[in-house]
Amino acid sequence: MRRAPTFPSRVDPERGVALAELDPLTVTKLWDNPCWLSFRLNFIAFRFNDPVYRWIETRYGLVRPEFVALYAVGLKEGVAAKNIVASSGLPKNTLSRAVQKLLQRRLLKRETDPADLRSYVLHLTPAGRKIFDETMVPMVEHQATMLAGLSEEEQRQLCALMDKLVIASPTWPQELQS
Amino acid sequence: MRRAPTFPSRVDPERGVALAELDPLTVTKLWDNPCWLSFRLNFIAFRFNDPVYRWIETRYGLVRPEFVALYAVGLKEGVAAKNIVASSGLPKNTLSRAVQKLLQRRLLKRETDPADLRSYVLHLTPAGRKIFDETMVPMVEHQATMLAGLSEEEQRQLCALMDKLVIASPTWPQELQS
DNA sequence: AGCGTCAAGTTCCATTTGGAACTAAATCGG
DNA sequence: CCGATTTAGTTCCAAATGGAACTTGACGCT
Repeated sequence: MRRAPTFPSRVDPERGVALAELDPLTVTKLWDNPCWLSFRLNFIAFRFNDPVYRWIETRYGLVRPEFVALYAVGLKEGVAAKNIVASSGLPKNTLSRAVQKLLQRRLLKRETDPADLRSYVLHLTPAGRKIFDETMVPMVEHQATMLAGLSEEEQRQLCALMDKLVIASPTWPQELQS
Repeated sequence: MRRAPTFPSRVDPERGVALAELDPLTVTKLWDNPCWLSFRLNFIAFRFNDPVYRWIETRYGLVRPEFVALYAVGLKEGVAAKNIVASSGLPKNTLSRAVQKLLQRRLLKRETDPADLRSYVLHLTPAGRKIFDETMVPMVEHQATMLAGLSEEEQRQLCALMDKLVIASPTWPQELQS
């Protein structure tokens, strides 16, 4: 019987087979760790991010902050660098450089926001849009691969649970006390 | 009605209140993004990691790779640097430096592994154990805060679903094709 | 045993990162 | 409206990062 999630169970013996390829310390971090949530989040996110960013860098020569910016503009044309900063957690000088590089490479264009002359509005060029579209395909495929072990119903549940967490996130502290 | 998780629904109007504090681009990334899984994972993980690492750095002067190493040894005494590398995704030279720093600060001690003279076995000193123990408290609290919006049953579900993903992870590709 | 390959950890050094100071524009308060 | 404060984005530079080469030991294979 599974313990409450705040006290994750030790790994069941029959799991051993599937886990043969994980480092023993990884197994401990995943199943014998009071902070199970963060480690599992980081683990799964890493297994998504790492292949994706390596693929994009080798294929397009875009490093991570550059792709973060490109992807953000692709999702929502007309955003400003400040939005990408707020939504990515990257420092603003790193994003400033990423945007410069993308402008140089003519993957992005920008014009000053008439409503706020300090700010620039960003758009993809056709070349930028092409990369965005091409990139989306393997990303969505990789996501599907990762979710393939869950049933439709389970995928829906996972989506809903993460939804709830995200909705609640504005109430979480930004700083730890004490 | 919620769409299938592989096609995440646009944000419902009534969510607007709770979402007031999220940047509009963040909202797009979360709810109008074919790669909903990775963005939600990264978002929630960031909201855990960022306060924790900042707290640890200001309180103990340990930077991220140093704390990764300390935490790993705290969870499982006797691991080697290679295990921390495998379980964290950090490059091995970064971890080598982190371990050096922790040895200097007498938070870690190490002895050569009699079974493999290339390798070292790591242990926490009492000072290192003290930091580990002290750190665990706010980390677990922060996790509890983040999960507080879910019922016991939902927490159990989330734990189980992430379990399934992690178990399946050895079958996921390490490289993207094409 | 002896040689070639591989693995753990370290060192080197060019590149990236990110805090802090800066510029210019917006917004707030009276 | 006029100074004081905030905000968007850039620049500067010390520090961190990470690929690649290196050292030393392990593990084939014949």
